[in-house]
Amino acid sequence: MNLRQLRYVVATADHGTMTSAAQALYVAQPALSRAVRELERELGIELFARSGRGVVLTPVGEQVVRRARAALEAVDAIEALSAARGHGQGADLRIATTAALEPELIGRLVPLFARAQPAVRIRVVRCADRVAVAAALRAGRADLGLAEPPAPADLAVHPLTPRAGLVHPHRRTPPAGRDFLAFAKECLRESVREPVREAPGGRNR
Amino acid sequence: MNLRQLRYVVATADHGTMTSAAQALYVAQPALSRAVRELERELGIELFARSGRGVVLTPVGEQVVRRARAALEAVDAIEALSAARGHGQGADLRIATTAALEPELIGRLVPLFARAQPAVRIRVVRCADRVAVAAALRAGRADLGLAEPPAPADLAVHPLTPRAGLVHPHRRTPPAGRDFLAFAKECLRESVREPVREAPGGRNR
DNA sequence: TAAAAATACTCCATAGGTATTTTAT
DNA sequence: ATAAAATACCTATGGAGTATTTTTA
Repeated sequence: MNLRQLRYVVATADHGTMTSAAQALYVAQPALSRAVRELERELGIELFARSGRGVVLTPVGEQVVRRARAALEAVDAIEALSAARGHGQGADLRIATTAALEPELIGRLVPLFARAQPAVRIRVVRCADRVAVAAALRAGRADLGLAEPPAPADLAVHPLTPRAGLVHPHRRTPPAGRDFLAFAKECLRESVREPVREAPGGRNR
Repeated sequence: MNLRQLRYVVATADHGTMTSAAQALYVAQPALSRAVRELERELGIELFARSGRGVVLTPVGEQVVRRARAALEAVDAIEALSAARGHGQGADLRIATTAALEPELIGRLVPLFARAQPAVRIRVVRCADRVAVAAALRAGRADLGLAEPPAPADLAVHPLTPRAGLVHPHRRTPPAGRDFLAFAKECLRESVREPVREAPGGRNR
């Protein structure tokens, strides 16, 4: 069992469909499908009932999801501790973004963040597409990326909207990047709130 | 961040020493050391103060450990759900063990378990050493193994004593195996209870 | 100087992606 | 017929191990 599997299971339960959960998490559908099945095999428990038009949580599955949420909440709290540190000291933050997503970035998140954290100097690195964003991150030409799914496996992903998420190299993110990330999530949380359940079949939970 | 890192951090906090934590978890010391450092880098937080004779939790580290315990508790609850299922139906369980550890196995765990779960038929597969145990598990000649550390990375490990732990292939464990595992842990928990803190420098938490 | 942590290096399992097939509505 | 899930296959990366070096009490 690992956190990734728990996240996938929770997302699947929330979306009612593995495909839409995968989109929201910026991973390919087979990756999510496999991860969920592996957890089921590992636990020897059927978490979802498959039905060709989506999945439904089994009773045991609900129990598991409840506890998974608790675990993920604790983990998020740890990440919040990390974000809390690093405020205040002036820092540079280079954000790579695709051409399609740049308006959204420039128009909304950056100005808002700039007002909230004036000490952080932001530079936007414009890229052609999500592949170029990933390349910029790997090459160290950017600290954070805004790109559409799916994200390559070597980057950590923080979904923002159904078609845009913040990505960064797994271990290397500057403090300012964490702050921006937390800020962006908060912004989206306020404006979207319950974006979940957009799946066709409204039968789960 | 992943569950393994959280387990390592908690164990290190409990033991006061990475070396002894690694022994208890049946992993090599460098593996644990690296995992902890990577988490620290990922979070941008110093969890432990190194001192050449052990490590001490920093104040932030204590916060992290508190939340890590919460996350791991939820995860254990999920595994408990898994163990709960599968009682009752008759099953076979093949346990591979090293020559050195067989007396302990035969003499204590198996008879106790047999009384608790009469429906499970246990067969002991005797092996020369921990490598042979691992081979038996990989080849499917056994469901569960009892061996001394360290365990190869492709096997899941459940430490029992400082020099013996139950191992099994990561995803494939029959229900009876889970039950035996939970039972063995419970046995040891009763007899050892707070085996932690055996590390030299008694300064942590 | 002795014990613990960190580094170097190699290997394999795991997780991801793309492409494709199966299933159920 | 169509949408979702599962399977096949390949690749890359993360994490483990052994061996060794560095550090500090």
